[in-house]
Amino acid sequence: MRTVAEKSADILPVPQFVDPVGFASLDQTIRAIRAQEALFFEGDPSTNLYEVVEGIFRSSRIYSDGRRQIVTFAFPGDLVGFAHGEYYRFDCYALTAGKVRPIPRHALLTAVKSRPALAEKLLAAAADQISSMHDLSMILCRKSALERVASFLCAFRDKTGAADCLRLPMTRSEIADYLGLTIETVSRNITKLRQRRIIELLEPSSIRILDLDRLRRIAQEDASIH
Amino acid sequence: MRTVAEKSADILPVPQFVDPVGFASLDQTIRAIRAQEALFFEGDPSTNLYEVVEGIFRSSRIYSDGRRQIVTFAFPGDLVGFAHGEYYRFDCYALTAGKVRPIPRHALLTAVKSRPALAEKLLAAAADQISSMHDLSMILCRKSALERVASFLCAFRDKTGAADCLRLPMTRSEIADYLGLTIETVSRNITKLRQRRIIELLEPSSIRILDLDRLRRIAQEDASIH
DNA sequence: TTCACTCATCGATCTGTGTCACTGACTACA
DNA sequence: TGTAGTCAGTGACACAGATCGATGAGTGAA
Repeated sequence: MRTVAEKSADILPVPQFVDPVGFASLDQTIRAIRAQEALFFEGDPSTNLYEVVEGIFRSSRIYSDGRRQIVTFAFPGDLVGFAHGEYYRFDCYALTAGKVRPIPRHALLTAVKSRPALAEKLLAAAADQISSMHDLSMILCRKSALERVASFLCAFRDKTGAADCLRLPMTRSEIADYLGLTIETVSRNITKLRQRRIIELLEPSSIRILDLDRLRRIAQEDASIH
Repeated sequence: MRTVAEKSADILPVPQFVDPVGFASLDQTIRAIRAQEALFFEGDPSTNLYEVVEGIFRSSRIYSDGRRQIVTFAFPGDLVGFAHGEYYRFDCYALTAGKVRPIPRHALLTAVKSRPALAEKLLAAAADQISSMHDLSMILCRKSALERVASFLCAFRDKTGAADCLRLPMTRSEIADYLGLTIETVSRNITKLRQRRIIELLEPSSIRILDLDRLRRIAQEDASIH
């Protein structure tokens, strides 16, 4: 019998690789990463940044008392390790098997000097990251649990360019640590959306959006103008 | 008789102007801004970004139902309007009278091409912004009200390079909208810190830190390695 | 002076979300 | 098979912080 993951693969889109920053010309090395493998840890010297080529990654940080926050989910085309100074300030793990293109920091600075177009693209990538951090802090600052879950689903849909059937590679616990909630609250609010027939669960990690308009309305998308 | 603000000026440091990104060479125009004046609004075409030369600014966003979030407080040397695309996605107001250096977006892109060192500095500024957004979302994601208030005070102290006597140019309501709390909760937790003799209030907007170590411990600074 | 207004603070009460405990589905492995 | 472990879902209850209401200080205008 086939696994759940194989079944889902039939109906769920695979995030496509793009190269918005144009690193392909900079370095052809590509590194494969297994699911759950760490790309780097908080405190490691930040020798590389990475362009995600395939798969989904998460950046997180853990308090001494065990509280965890997940700061970003990174998709193909995104950069991880970008914001850091001399040392990484976050851990980075692959949620799924994937591929990354490591970009040595020193090579990047050299390349920027000789190729101004690259700088422009990098700045755009940085602006994107700032923008999505703004959205996250908006969620964390003022939204209710139901609004957070709805926002998360909408954003995930938009990011992956998926149709209305989402395969979530992250656990409830990872969603909770991203949205500033507990697993129980995430679970209860997914149930609430299900009961209102806004979404449907094929299995816990496969969600079909039945009513995108209502989902967006709950997510308070009207607050932003984009 | 002198006003409260004048009295505070004797003992409280004025944030110093710095020019980390090196825009002074790009454009010598400086624009003065009155307290409470808006620099730009959400939805305006983002023709300029601004380097703060003097004063303190805030970027905020308002939901249709009236909920507000303040995303950043900007100090001298910081850039505002940087993260935005073609249109500003946030309002920006001066909390105090101040000065800014407007940088036309098109001029910036041209300058980046001819002066790679500028790109490098810009990228560093962007990385800084991402970093401080990470810190904010850490606060909003996992910290208690008391921890948030303590974090805010520590960060304000570090940002302004102040000694242990802070003049807060923002109202309780603005602090609340930054920390994801209500005014009442901010007020109650300031009282709590006062009762524990960790801070002292000269007046509502002038706070003296009596025990920085305990304040930092409450703020959970140990969670980060920087 | 009086009045109107804003801001900070505090008490009483309410409520949304966290905490704790339990159950069932699924997977891996002996 | 059986057993152990992880993950999702759900109910009962607790509690941190929101909400509502009131007070006092400061400020500006008439």
